[in-house]
Amino acid sequence: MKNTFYITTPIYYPSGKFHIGTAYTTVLADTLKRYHELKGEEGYLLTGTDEHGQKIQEVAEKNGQTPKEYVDQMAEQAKELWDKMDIHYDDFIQTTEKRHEVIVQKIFERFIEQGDIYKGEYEGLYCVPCETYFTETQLIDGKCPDCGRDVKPMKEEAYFFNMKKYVDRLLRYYEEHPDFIKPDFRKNEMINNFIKPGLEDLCVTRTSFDWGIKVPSDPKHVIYVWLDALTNYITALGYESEDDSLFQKYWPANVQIVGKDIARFHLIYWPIFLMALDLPLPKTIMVHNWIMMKDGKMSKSKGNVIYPETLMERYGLDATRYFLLREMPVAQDGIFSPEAFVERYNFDLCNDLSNLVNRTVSMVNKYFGGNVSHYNGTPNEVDEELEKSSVEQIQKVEKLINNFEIANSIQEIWNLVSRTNKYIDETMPWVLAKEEQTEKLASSMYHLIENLRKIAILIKPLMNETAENIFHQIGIKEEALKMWDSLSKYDQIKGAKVIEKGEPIFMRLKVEEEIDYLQKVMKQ
RNA sequence: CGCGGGGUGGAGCAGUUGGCAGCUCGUUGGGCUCAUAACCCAAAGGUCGUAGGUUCGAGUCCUACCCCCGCAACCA
Repeated sequence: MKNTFYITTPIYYPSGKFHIGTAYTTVLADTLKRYHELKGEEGYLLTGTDEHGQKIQEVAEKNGQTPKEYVDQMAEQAKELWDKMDIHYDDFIQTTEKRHEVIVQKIFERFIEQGDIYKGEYEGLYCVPCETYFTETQLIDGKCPDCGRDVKPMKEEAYFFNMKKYVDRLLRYYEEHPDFIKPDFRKNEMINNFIKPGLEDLCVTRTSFDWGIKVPSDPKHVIYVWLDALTNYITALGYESEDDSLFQKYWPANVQIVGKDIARFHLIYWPIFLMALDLPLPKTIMVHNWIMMKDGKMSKSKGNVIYPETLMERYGLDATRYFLLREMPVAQDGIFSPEAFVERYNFDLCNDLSNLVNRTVSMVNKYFGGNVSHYNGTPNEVDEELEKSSVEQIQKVEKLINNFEIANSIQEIWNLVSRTNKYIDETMPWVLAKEEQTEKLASSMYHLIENLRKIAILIKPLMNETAENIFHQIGIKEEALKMWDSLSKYDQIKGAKVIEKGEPIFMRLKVEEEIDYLQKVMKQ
């Protein structure tokens, strides 16, 4: 059994500023990686930018830059954003890097040799300003569906990948690997929409522009986006290069995360390319939906665009990460609204979590001078019941994460937070103190601290800073007590001392004020 | 008849193989005082899109219809 965990985000197309959807995907990947690392696995997270194609060429020109200057600067922007968001990526690949380009060329030539790629003619209706071919069914009133202008029939010489050859193998693979595609309905979508009607061969080159990787044996052709972009997942690991140790170590990927817009390419073409290369397929490709606004897609003209920086700068990184993953169910579109953001912040983070830490620390100080007593078993049913339900709760969380249901898993973590808040009312420590029932009081405090420790571990992949803050406040210093496998034990804390004065992790926001603020920023 | 997802208390959602309709927020009432006007408990509120059908019993199965939303091939 490999003890590695290789996870990838798509490489993002840097034609504009990185938006919150991109941040969502990346945070999701980062959180999954950290979760596996917390379990003692060796994680490896790859992200990057997809830098070829016409649009890039155009945008660069508009900016008075060379394409390479432009994409390098965009890659820096992406890295800056990921650093700000504390994304622990292990590699950042740009498709304009030599290490990628030479291998793509090698792969392309191999496909020609194998007979997987052949030369043909691409015919279609072309929209010149959009630089895009459309099929008849895609047109709206006979015009370009994107810009509404006229299209004209064009054809050009192009290379095609023989997809048909692999269709049966692909279907069989789907069949035999039920975990390959998550969520499940995406598989049917692929089969019904693309495969059943007869999968067409994929055009893999263009001659209409030249900002791309050239076909070595026929340099007027540029390798078109998908063969170029998809292969980043293996070229970044050094596949077919002088040093392929990373590839040997990490491939096949454990999870590849993609947005629903590029599902088709990752669920059909990518596996087929891998089959043609005679490589194992990733264990799971997870397709997530989008972040929407109340009035539909985010768009500048609607004045409803929200950038990750906006949220982070005002509310902090952890709150931003929390909201993204908590509010976005993977299989459905999630909705961003200022109201929802502020509510989650106040209810979940302030009232439930932060306040629980605060009141606990305060009580341990008040009743035991800050010292957390050693575990003395469960002197009453209430304590026993807490332990039992907490352990069950943790199992639920783990099961959901393993199935990539992150939003649900966070919900279950918060059920544990609520359960722990309830425990305070059940044990009524202030009464125990008054009645000098020291043993029970000590047990109550111990269980509170212990549950906070567990909660901190559970949220650590998602909100590292907050988790560490909790550990600090409740006096947990040993690294072993911060690891995932310590979750099942209840008697591990010895000689912890809470800090003298609790520090609120999150302070309540003024609802009206913040909603106004967010609405204003979104309109800018 | 292209394919798929969905229509459940004021809002947003869960509802596994059919068996007393749940959760979060909101509302109302109560409790507590360790804490950040927080926390805990309770109550009100639903003909589960419409119309039929199967069944002792259907949100859950079948049929028809209405509405919403994705996908529909080279568009990151």
